[in-house]
Amino acid sequence: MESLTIGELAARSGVAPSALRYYERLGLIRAGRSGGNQRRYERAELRRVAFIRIAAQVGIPLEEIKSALDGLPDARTPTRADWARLSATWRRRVDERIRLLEGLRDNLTGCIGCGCLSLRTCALANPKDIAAQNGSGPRWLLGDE
Amino acid sequence: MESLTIGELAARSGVAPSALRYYERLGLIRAGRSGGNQRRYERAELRRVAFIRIAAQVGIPLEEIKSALDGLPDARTPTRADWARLSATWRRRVDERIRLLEGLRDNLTGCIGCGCLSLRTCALANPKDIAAQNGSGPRWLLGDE
DNA sequence: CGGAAACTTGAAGTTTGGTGGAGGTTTCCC
DNA sequence: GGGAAACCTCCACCAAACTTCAAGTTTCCG
Repeated sequence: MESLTIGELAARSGVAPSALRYYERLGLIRAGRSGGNQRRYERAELRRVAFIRIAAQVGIPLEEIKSALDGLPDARTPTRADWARLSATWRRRVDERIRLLEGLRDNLTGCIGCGCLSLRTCALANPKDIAAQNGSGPRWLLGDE
Repeated sequence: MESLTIGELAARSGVAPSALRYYERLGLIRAGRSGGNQRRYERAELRRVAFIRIAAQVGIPLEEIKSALDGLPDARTPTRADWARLSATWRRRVDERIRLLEGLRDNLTGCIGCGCLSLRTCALANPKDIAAQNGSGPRWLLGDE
């Protein structure tokens, strides 16, 4: 088995054929064609699809995922090093999201629960007037120090 | 300042007034009314909004967030213990998402990058025929052991 | 007390991430 | 080589999560 049909890729990636066609229209994945114009996927596309699914599942929009994937080489099959580079450029972004979730998990009772969003006494929160300079929202959980 | 107007809550939470009205229609937050029928929010709503924003930002649908918030007491202002209980019930869910992101961060080069999605040799991956019994998708990153 | 800024409702519009069906073609297996 | 299963394109539709608009009301500051 050299290449995968759309049904095979769908079965292995857990992504519906319709979604795969949609991803292709957006330029997130690519497919060759059979003599009769049916899509044929290289095995390497499986990695791309897995990447897309996981990133999408944690709320990263497909356009941004596309930008990230655009960093992979166009001509050849991405190597481990290529994926490593992509991983590195996303590290900050992903770390940020992990911090967000850890905040949700660990500080819910501590920080949101204590009311520091509205009071100025919590050690974790900026005083309101300082935090306000950085825009609105739950600053400390969103990554300000 | 006893209660907040919708503009004030918007400024402090980083959520647009239109979104706050939308959340109210969905039953995620509640508001009192002024004599002239304008919304007035208790300070405790700020915590709910922060919770909603963070949860939504990591891809949890508003309906599920609503279910979680429905666990908070209706009659009185939620205490720290109430938030703790909510936090506990969400712990599994949030932990799962953190694992997903850590997988994206740490194992991108190791697991996706090594091609174990398509090959059977990676120690982290189930053999394909066993994984298939659990449905499709990148199983090990999605939480199977 | 006048007027600007902020608020009200309801309905319609937008963006994102897809799904479903019609009408036709290809592939694969016996 | 015949037929079922899988594929093709195009287009319409869907749901979630909001935003925008219109027409009118309230609040607050000087």
